[in-house]
Amino acid sequence: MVTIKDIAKKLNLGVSTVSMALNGNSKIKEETRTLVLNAARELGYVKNGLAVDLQQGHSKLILLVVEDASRPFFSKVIDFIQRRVAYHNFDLLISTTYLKHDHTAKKYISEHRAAGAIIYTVNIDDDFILQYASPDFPIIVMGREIQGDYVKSLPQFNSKHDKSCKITEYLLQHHFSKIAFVLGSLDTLGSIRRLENYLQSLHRAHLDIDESKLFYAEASTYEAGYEVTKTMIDCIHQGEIDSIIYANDDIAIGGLLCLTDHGIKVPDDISIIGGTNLVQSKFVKPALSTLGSSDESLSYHYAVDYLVASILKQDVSIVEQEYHERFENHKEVIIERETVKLLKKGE
Amino acid sequence: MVTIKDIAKKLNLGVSTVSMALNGNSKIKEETRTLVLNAARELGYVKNGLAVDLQQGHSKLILLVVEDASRPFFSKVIDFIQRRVAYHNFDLLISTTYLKHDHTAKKYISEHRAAGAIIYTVNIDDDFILQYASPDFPIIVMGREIQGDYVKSLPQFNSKHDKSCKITEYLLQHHFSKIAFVLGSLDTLGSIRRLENYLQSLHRAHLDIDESKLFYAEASTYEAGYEVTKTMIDCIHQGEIDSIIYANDDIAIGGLLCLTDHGIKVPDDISIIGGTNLVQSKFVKPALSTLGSSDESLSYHYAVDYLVASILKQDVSIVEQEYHERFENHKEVIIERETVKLLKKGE
DNA sequence: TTGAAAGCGCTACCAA
DNA sequence: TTGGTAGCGCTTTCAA
Repeated sequence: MVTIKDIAKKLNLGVSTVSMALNGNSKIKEETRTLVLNAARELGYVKNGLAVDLQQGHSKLILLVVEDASRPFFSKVIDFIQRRVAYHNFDLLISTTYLKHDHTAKKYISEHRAAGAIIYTVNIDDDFILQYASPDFPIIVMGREIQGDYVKSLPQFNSKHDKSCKITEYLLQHHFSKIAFVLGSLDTLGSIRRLENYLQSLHRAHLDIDESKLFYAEASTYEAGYEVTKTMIDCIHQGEIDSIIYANDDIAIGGLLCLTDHGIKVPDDISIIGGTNLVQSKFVKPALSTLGSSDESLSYHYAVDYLVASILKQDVSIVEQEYHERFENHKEVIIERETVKLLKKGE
Repeated sequence: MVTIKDIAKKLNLGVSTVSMALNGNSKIKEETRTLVLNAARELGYVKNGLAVDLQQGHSKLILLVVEDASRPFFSKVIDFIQRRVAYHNFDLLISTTYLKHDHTAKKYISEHRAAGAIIYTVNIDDDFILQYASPDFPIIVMGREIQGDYVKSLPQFNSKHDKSCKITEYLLQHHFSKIAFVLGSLDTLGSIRRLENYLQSLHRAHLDIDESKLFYAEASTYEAGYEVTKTMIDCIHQGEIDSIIYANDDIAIGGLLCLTDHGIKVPDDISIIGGTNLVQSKFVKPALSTLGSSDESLSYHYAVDYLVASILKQDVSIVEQEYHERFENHKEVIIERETVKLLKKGE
């Protein structure tokens, strides 16, 4: 391995001179700089980034830990976060905890091999996060709530303002009354919020809450959506259910296929609606009606900005303030496509 | 930041003792070990992984660089590689070069912040790879061919044995004659191989090669597949095309939707076939016929095993030998689903 | 069983 | 403009 020492020796220069030359320090004569650069090329020198970070005492690496890169939902997450991180001139590396492969993620968090992390998976538990979050290593958690120093949970969205989307109301308005709800395996904030909304809305509409209309998918995947929907086929045939709310689009797409496979026509026989707008959702037949956001990048930008500010030991309240308004104005919106049967007035 | 020095000072021990205790070295009395462990906990010590790697002179990190995590195809790639890397007790971190965000990937490669890399994107060019591949940093390239020291291109599969799948033959056998071919934007080995097969097969069948039946998708995404297919609608209506081969499933799925949107029935009006079996492909309607592999994990395992051997400076020919047979036996297989109209004999 | 010291490759301070 | 040197946090001889 070639180091600056080797270059220094070859050129009869000091290591500090070489270092400065390599980094384009203006104190170094242009002439020697060229000399150093040439020697570096000749010797095949490559900078050792580890040594740099160690000496500087900090890195610019943000670690993003997601559940499962093969789940379409996370593709979107990665995309938004990736761009925002680049905007701050930080680096982003991704680790997945699919099938409990948490070794790398845990190692990089517990050994402070990054400047901070964004965690969007349930496979890294609360205790672990609480233990390792520190001023030197702030952590942002998405999709669930954790209370602790140096840990920030996102998004809280409008939980207290109750502006959250009335997906159940929407179905109620369109004269559905036998509404089933399918929860994804991950108890993420979004799913929970939607479930609460479901329960409350039924209650307000003076409809009984029927536990037999609550279903649980094993995971938030197409396959799990397909499987859980299989168990609903009988109820549907017996007319016990006239519509289904899926907590997210991943399971909704699987469910849609299952229904089709069993000869159940969507939306004629039953209406369904998803929960997190995915690119894929408009590519299924019939196109999936679902829930979108008026400002999709919002919470991801907030997460990154907040993390970067924490890493830089800046005042995070400035970030909070900046996003306050955007959060106030944020709305979840129904994306009407083809899986909900809209009755005309009076029909 | 708490370091072993702080622990040593607090306990009136030497740093080396603390280091050894922390690492469970048997030379250290169990008593002092407990002492050290407790002090570490109290002080909130966390190991600095960078310092460890710097001192050891090597890391166990493999960097996987992919084009675009939101492309379903790569979900599969990540999955296979992830598992194999874990099997070797190495760490895997992923970087995406979506929208030319190559900064992180290039930094981690050029500054040797990992032990080696697997590159599956066209956004890191040949020169760059050739420049930084070295005994200290072996690189595996997938999906395209690069010649150079310390760079290994995968998979070559059976290119010379010509066992590669006869997808065109398959269509020909089923009495299609006006076959269009849609190339993905990425000139990956797979697409090229399939295109070559297309050209050769037509030639062997004494059919003219009609350049107006060759189409190019802007990218390998659903959207691009949709767009390119739009430009084919007229030809289809005029009966100039009776079937389409898409180089991969991503564009095929987009294309399928486009056809449906334009009132063209698949497979009644036209037959289509994809190129890389995706989970999603069986979830579209009609389910996409496509190309699968008799041993899907093959090239990914090979890539990882080869890279690990290179990093460990072991003899890679052992790995090569190990996989030789598997490659010999490997076949691409047609997965018959619902998008190709199979005529009965004599029909 | 413990500890002093060297050194991984680099940057930055302070002299020269 | 340059260079000697200290030191980032850690591991690992080699002595004690």
